[in-house]
Amino acid sequence: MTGMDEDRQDKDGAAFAPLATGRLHHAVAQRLGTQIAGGVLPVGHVFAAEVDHAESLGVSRSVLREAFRILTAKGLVSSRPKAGTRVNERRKWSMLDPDVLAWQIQSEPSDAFLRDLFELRMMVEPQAAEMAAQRRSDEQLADMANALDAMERYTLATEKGRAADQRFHGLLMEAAQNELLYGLSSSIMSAIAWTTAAKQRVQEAPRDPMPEHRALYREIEARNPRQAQKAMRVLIELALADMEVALRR
Amino acid sequence: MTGMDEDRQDKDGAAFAPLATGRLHHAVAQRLGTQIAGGVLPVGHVFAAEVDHAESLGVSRSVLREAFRILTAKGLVSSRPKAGTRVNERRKWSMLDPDVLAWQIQSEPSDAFLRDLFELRMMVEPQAAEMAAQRRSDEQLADMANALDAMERYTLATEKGRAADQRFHGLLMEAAQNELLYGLSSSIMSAIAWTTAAKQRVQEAPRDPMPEHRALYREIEARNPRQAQKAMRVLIELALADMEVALRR
DNA sequence: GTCAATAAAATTATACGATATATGATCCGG
DNA sequence: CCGGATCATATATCGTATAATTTTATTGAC
Repeated sequence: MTGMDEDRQDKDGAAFAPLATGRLHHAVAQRLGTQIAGGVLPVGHVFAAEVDHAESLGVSRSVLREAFRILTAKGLVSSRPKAGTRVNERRKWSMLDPDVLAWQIQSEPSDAFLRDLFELRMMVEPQAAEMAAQRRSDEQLADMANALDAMERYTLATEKGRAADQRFHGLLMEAAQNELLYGLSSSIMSAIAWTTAAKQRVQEAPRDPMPEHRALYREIEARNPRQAQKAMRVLIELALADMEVALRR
Repeated sequence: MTGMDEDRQDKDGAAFAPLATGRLHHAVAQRLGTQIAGGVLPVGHVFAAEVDHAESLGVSRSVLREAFRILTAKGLVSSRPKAGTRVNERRKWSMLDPDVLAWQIQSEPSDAFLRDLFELRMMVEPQAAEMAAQRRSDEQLADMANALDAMERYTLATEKGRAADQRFHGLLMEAAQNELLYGLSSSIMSAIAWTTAAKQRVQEAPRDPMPEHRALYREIEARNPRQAQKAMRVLIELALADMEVALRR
């Protein structure tokens, strides 16, 4: 590369996170996206002109522009000649995009956001469990059992345990046989994964999540839609309670 | 611009849609996104190297790259040095992204997709109506009434009428007081708008959609959650029936 | 012959500079 | 005070050069 100093820093000399790994445009998009979703860059904020902004970030204009395209694709910003690039109103944000969800959760999510999130889960996932109980294949059931075993063996304190938890929920959504539902739920789950890790760090003795998971599994195994729905409802309520303890401790 | 022929065409001389209006990177993203969502470019497809691909599209490499960043942000493709840019498996697509939804609907949507879509609507929107009936403000109610009046006055055969229909549903979701729900429903509605226009073109005497809309409105006005939920259910069922008639005529 | 380390090649990733285009702002005449 | 022409400015697009990364091929040792 031509004239790029290895530790990117702005004109004032304030160095920022390395952005070392991965693609630069992705890192910049993530950086700006987090600031937008977290309210550091408020709605209506107009960014500096691309040339200046790129220089202050220590990246090329191409990289900044590609980052803006990513944010535009997620509805966070919009650009127009002469007017510049500005942060869109929340109404235009792709709220269900996995990144937009994750960026919001990372930055001290508001009570309203968490309320909305769990309200949506409560609207969708019990019905999804109902459908999974009706439509699941034996193979999916076996995979779910394996995921639960792994989850119990490694616990949510480990990365592998949390991965197993997500795999279980993913399999459940897959069993519901609805691609859109799967997309919705995987967005939500990947966002929630952030908080699950946080819960483990904060709580000294986190509640054992296995009972409600096993209960849900049994109803799906028994092809009992009504009870599967109720079991999922219980599971989400417990997850919400855990999160409230973890966040407002 | 330096050396750009006005009618973009590939090396074989096969001219394609002007892409005249709007931003070029957006047009290219839309073009490729439609082809991906429509299955013309199948999962696993590897695009030509950027330099060649850009030339064959008649755009600069920057434009093509920015288009790829948009598609990447929506999960449709992923790029790696040496390996190239390829179409992701459907599991990775952001199925609830408004564009991804619209691109799928534009290209002869599969029965499975429409089934999934209306199944999701049926899962979410009745509950949303229930919440709207509980939480709506008088002002929102008045706006909804205005939207319905406009919808009746202009009918769904006109652009203004369809806009009023979308406004009504948007207001309803807004009244439900859940930003995530609003995002979900506006994605779905904007995608469905495409088919609403198509229905009007195809059916010589489309069914009058006002009765079920008025019925839904009355229940929200009366703050009757249970009945609002049922009314929404009826509305969606009718919309589904209309669509089936329009598509499989 | 197999496998691991190494070298090579191809493609994206990044940087930089120049020009075109669109749009908001300004100025001016009525 | 308003409408239209003009201007200024930021994005949009183009083009080229170089760096970094990853796959693939090659080589060498055992």
